[in-house]
Amino acid sequence: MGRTRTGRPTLADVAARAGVSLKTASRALNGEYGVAEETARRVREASRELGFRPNHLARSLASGRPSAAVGLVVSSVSDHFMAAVTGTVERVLGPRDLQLVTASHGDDPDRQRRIVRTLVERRVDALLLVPAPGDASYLAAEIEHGLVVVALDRPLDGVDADTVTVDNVAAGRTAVGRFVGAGHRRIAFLGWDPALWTVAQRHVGYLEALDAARLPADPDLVLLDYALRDDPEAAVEALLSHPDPPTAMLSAQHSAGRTAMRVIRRLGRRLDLAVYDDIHDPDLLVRPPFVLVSGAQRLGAAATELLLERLDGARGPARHVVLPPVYVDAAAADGHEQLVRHEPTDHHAVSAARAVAPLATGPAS
Amino acid sequence: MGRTRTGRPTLADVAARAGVSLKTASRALNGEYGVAEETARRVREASRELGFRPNHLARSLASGRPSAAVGLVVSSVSDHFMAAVTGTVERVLGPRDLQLVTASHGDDPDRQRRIVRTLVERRVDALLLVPAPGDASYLAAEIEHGLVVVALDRPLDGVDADTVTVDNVAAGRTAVGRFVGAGHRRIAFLGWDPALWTVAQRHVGYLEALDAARLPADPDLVLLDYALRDDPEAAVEALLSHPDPPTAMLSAQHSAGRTAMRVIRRLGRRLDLAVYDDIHDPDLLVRPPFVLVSGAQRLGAAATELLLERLDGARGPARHVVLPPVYVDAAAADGHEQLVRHEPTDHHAVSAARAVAPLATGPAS
DNA sequence: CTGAAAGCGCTTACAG
DNA sequence: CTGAAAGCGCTTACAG
Repeated sequence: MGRTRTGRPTLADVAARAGVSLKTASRALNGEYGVAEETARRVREASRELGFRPNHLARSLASGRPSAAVGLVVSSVSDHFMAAVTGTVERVLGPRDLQLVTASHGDDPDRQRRIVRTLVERRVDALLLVPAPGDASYLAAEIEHGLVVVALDRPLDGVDADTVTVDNVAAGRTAVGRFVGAGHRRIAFLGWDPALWTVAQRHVGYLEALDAARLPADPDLVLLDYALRDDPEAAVEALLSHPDPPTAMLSAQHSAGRTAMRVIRRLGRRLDLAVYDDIHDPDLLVRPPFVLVSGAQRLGAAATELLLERLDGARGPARHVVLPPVYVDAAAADGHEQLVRHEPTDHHAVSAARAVAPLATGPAS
Repeated sequence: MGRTRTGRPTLADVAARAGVSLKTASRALNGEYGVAEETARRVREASRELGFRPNHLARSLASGRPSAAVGLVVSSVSDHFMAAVTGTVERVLGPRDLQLVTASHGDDPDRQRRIVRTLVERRVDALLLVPAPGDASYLAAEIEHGLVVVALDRPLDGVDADTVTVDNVAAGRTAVGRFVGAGHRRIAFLGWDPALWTVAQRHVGYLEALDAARLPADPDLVLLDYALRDDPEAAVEALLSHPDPPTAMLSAQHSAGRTAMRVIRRLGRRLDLAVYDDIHDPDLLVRPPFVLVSGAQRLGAAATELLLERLDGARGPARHVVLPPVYVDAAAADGHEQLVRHEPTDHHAVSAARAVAPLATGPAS
């Protein structure tokens, strides 16, 4: 049989079976003009009988058309935030028939570089990137060769590509501002990894808000150290054992919020807590009145839109979209999980609507 | 310039620049034997200067080697369970340098069929599938043509492919059995979509356990209807308003558990609840003593192992791995989230260890 | 309406 | 150690 090495029939096999030339078979199957209906029918039948599946790789090689694949490179595909991003990206990409190739770099710049290389060799048309920390200037050469790159959630170091981020300074500032407004004066900040841009930005906002409120920035109330990852619960517990303990806490990083909640609960403390993105069903938690700052869906959608515009040929300088943070009061969201899980695309309306939601109940003392 | 249409330099460009033949350039860059070191050096330099990236598509076309890509087709990539599966699959695939192409069918059989077709045309070597409901016999032709297919979490209708599932009948049976052991006699069952295999299986287990305990199977205590999705909270509330209300509840489906918790909390009821897979941080919830049946990581890992074996040439009849369910007591998991999120690979040890964990506290009345 | 030729970017035999 | 030829599965011009 004229089967290819991979065991699949080729267009040549179909053509032979239908008794036509290669080109006619190609035309018939691609629905091009200029094929007699009877001929086309014979070709389609041969194709069906053989179980023919056009080789998309060969096709794009021959035609020079783009591969219609987009790479999505994130820190971890299993992370809830990233999963939400992925879902949105897929949905926006869907109508365009673009395939999604995913890979996780685990915040390791070297792994990111290797992933980018692999995806480029596979000739993805575009890369959607939640950048690992560190220099990514090697992307410049790829962009010059036509690769579309859009960064998401964090800026891109060393290249000027399109980015979509959230104003995390404002996110930190507002959370603290609301705590202050509720009467808190001792506000803690939690973040294991200050190398993460989002954490660093939220910390800046935290400091700005304290300063604006003329509150002292007590370093004892700030946990911002990679090393703490070893025993985070002990670190949080130590912080809470401060002689003048915090009455509110801002948790700026994935998992830090959960750790904080566990410790707070175990010690039987009553703190107001603000967390970011990674908390599920906050209204069902032991201590509901959290602030939630979320944005996976908005970020994913906005970044994918930029990407599609570039694929459609948009030129011009890199665009940097900064989205306002969204605040969701977990207590207010009771029975309305969609507020947490599905932020509307019209983020301005949302942030305006939710920004006035009541927050903390004031110091527990 | 000798650039390709896509704006990228080709191997021919590199060869020309290095002043060698195409074949020598190929050999040098692929690290094959029989190239003078000086020649190889010149080629590598030319490659670097040009920013050459070998076209993997052309390479696998020419060499006839597999494309080194695996398709992961799930109901929804943003779903927590699926995200956990994806993460595990990626991790197991990683060392083999297999790329992951993901797509969601949303439990729509037609979409699944279209996705499979697209992935086949892209010549993925294998498909990891969380099957949508309905017939999938069309996969037989692809399998015959060399596609490796492994189903995951649900069986595959119409084809005999490798599958990895959890014994959901046992999962339903055991949850109910434990409720019964704790003194419950009125036990409710929740599941919106009986077309989902996992839900149907858990329902079977539920009925078996009631029967074994000689408890009547009261249809009033079973919510198993697609239509209820419209207003699930009202449906759950109605169930709880039964004159002889349930004291325990088994929630067999994604999101049903959350809904149940919301309603239970809103009504101020005290029910023991068993949920599956989709609950985060159960130890932090208002009413901690849940049973949790989980398995994303085990399922993903086991399925990927089967897939790799097939890619390595394993022949023989389809294998059907059925994993025992894992029970995690949320109260017992307090401070030990890994019990919930990372089930060990040695599931036998786990299920044995956790099966004896204390469950419910008995009827609240 | 149909087809023979050349080529996409690479590799596999086969020679030297 | 190096290279010219043929081919992977398809498409794009170019002819009839």
